Amino acid sequence: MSPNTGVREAQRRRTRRALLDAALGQLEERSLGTLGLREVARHAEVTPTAFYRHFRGMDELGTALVEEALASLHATVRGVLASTGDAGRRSDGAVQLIAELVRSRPAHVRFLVRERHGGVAAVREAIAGQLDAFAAEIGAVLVADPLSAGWGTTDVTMLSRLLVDHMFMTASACLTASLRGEDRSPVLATARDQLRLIHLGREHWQG
Amino acid sequence: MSPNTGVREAQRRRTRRALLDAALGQLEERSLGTLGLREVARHAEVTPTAFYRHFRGMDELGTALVEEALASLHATVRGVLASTGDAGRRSDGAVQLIAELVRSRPAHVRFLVRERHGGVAAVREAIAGQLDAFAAEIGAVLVADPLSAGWGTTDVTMLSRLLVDHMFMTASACLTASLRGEDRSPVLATARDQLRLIHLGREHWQG
DNA sequence: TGTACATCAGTGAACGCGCGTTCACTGATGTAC
DNA sequence: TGTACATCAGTGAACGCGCGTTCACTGATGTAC
Repeated sequence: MSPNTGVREAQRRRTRRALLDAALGQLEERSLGTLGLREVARHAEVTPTAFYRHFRGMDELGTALVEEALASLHATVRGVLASTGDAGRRSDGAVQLIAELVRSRPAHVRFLVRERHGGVAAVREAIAGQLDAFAAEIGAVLVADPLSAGWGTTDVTMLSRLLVDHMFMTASACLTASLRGEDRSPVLATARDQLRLIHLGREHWQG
Repeated sequence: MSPNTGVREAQRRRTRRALLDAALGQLEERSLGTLGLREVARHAEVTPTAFYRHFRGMDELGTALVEEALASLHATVRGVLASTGDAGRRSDGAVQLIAELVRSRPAHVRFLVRERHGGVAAVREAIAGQLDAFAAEIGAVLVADPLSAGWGTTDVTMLSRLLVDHMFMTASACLTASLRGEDRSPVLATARDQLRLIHLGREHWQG
């Protein structure tokens, strides 16, 4: 390897990143379906033609964004699952981790919330598939918990999905507060209480 | 009034309806932001120019759709609030009403679910405002319930929002099942159980 | 190290197309007498 | 009832514009000898 080896590759990666970031930037206010190839290229400061060196079209860029966004979400879900303590502590921890995700990757989170029910089928399905996987993962942890003695798989699925959906609700509420420049703490307090109430329900389920 | 009075007005209303229905039809698969004025006019079988006799532009048509969709949602919320019985019965009733709404007005429901976090700010805010109103309405009913003795306003709000969001979750899951041609009953059973679990949590909150 | 050639990320011009919006119009409906 | 005029929902042609996509190209980077 000469000292220059990889200069071309590094430049290529930089342009690709510029395209993804340009798209994410625009997606703060709009949805993927309304985003144009030329528009993304313009904000990334490359010609429209250069776009094709990286993606077949906007759909492929959208799919790439889904993968990025879900990778950061996956880390958060893992973190939530790894948290320990009583129901109150776990609720606090889960909400805290989501708040951190929203702070560190607001554009990714907004993208997921918006496109989860959005107008691009391929993206919608990619997100739905990953959320199913997360629910299954949460389900496995729930089953291992002694609190779930006597729970059927239907019950476990029911609760897993509720928790995943609540995660999205929390992220969305958190984003809205940030966007308006409001204090996020009441939003987080509400989310914590909701999780605690759900855990109370869990303790008394079929009990 | 001559026998012909209102012919013009009736025709006008028919065209307006055709435009709204054409838009709703397209919105099954796409989001509001990607919908073009000419496209809507084409599906409504009028010239693009005729569109302007009814709406200033696509944003105004979007706002009109929000009003229509929220009117049907409002009726459902009222129905849910009016339902009586124990927690189990109320949960069943609430889920049943949502299922009926999805069956009778699938396009309206899909529109609300999609645009709630969608790319058109005016529409997003109109929906958010109405959901706040629904949450307040639910909160008023909760406060009147003897089960809520000792609940603070924060607690009531927390639960109201959880219930409103769950309503959306249920509607969305129901739509997806219908779209795929699957049986909706497992989805409805899950939603019922989730509501029951939430009500269990409610009974033991701060208890 | 130096040279000659290959690769390939990004350029810039060009294309055809559907878009939103405007304009003067048409002709059925409505109204005044 | 009949007539003469006003209203106005919908028409059809025209416009300038940004879009996605194509093409032959440039020149820095990489490679073989």
